[in-house]
Amino acid sequence: MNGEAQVRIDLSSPEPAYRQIAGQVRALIVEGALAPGATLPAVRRLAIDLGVHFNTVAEAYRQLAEEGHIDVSHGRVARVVARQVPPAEPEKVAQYQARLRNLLAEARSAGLTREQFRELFEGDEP
Amino acid sequence: MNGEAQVRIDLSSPEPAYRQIAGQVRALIVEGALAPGATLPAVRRLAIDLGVHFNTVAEAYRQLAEEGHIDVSHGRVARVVARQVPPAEPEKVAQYQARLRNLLAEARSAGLTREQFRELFEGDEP
Amino acid sequence: MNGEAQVRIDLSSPEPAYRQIAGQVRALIVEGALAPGATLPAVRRLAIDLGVHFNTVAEAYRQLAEEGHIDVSHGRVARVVARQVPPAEPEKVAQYQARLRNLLAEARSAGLTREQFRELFEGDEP
Amino acid sequence: MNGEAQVRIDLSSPEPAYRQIAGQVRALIVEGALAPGATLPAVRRLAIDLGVHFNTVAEAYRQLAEEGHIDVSHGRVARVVARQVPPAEPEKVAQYQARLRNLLAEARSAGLTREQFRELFEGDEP
DNA sequence: GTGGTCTAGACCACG
DNA sequence: GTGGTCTAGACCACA
Repeated sequence: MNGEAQVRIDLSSPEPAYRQIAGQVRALIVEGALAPGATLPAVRRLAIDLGVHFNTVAEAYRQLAEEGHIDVSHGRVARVVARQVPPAEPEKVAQYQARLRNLLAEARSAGLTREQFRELFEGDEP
Repeated sequence: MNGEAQVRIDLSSPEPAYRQIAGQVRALIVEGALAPGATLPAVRRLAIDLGVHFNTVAEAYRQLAEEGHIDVSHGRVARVVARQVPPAEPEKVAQYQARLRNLLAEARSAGLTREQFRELFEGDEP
Repeated sequence: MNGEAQVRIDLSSPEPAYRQIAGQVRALIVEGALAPGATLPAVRRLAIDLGVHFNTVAEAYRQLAEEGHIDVSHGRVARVVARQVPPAEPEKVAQYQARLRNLLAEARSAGLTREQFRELFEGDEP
Repeated sequence: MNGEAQVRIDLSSPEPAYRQIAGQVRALIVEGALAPGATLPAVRRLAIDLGVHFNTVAEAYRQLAEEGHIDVSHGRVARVVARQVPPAEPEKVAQYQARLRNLLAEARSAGLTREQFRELFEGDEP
């Protein structure tokens, strides 16, 4: 998976590394780039590739496992799981609306126009 | 500003409270809901309204002041500043693309469809 | 909470320490010994009391937080949350039946009679 | 023995596979479903039936042999042994009480009522 | 003050 | 080989 360097982290970001890793792997899964059954790199392997401690990667994998995205068990390689997403509760939707709105505001105060931001979204087809 | 409860925070979110506050106030400014010259609520007042420690609100205001969105130097009231937004550097744009992508992935894994997510964006006209 | 030493762990058990801690605190909550709103000991405090590293306690708290039993956020003390338990799915019930059956079998092979085991259950009224 | 699929394991459980297998076979022996002298399935056979590596089954058998429940010394087939159970030490009893209590707490936090849990126990007559 | 994150590395458990 | 757990302790973030 990461021979092509599909995961990149920024240690200077306020976002913790383990959550960046989880977020990017989650994105690959949700977008279908990592299909059900696909194997993930070993935690120690990916850790070396990313230049972090293996515990950091393990933490990311653990979070994905809790969400049901991947299956990790003792002694076995981590694998993507075929998962059915439950329908989103309205409460969740509102929460994401707030988060999207905040992200947009932050982007605009960093100099992006609303149009630029929309293009980021449109140009991101899976 | 907050008589109409335009700011709401979710303490159970992984996003720290002070950044939620800053993000939402920043959104109001960037969208024009808070015009240059407008006064912001007093730190202690907003803190009470939101049910957080006033240090938390102060931290949010401090960040907005650092970004140049508000001015807190004249006496006690914070005022919105007319600010020039510099054009976004390509590096910044890429960073926001990554963040948007992660947010979308998280939303989708929480049950939102891509279409639902887009609607969140479209339905958020300033 | 732990002035009365309500939590005890056995490091020689195959059960990891953090899961023992989580299990016992969960028991106190479910049984009502720790009511909603009650504060839990600070992770570093409980760690000292139990003779483990604070990371171990933090791991237990994190698990309880994920389950929705407690509320932990940055800078705040951990508190028990008023939680509504969703109805148990049949699949879950079967899983616990298997686990109970295994525990009983293990107990019997360790010398407990079936009757002794039942008394353990009956004598454990909250 | 396993033509009737009396043993089932759940790979997603935190309980390791080998211990699940040992636990369930032990249950069958203690409950009398597998009488002294009965033969157990070959390691490789059961491994195939359960979809696990045969080392996993071998580990389970090894543990049962160590406990004195089965005998693997005569040739290749494992046989159930007539065994004297020593009376349980009070320390052991307390240990099982703790484990039962934790299991109950976990079950209740998963949505089972205390009554449902008791029924699991009652409905499990050998 | 509180909890969160990360590194470092030992040692274990599992398959 | 794989992942899991724990310790040790630094340093950060938050209220």
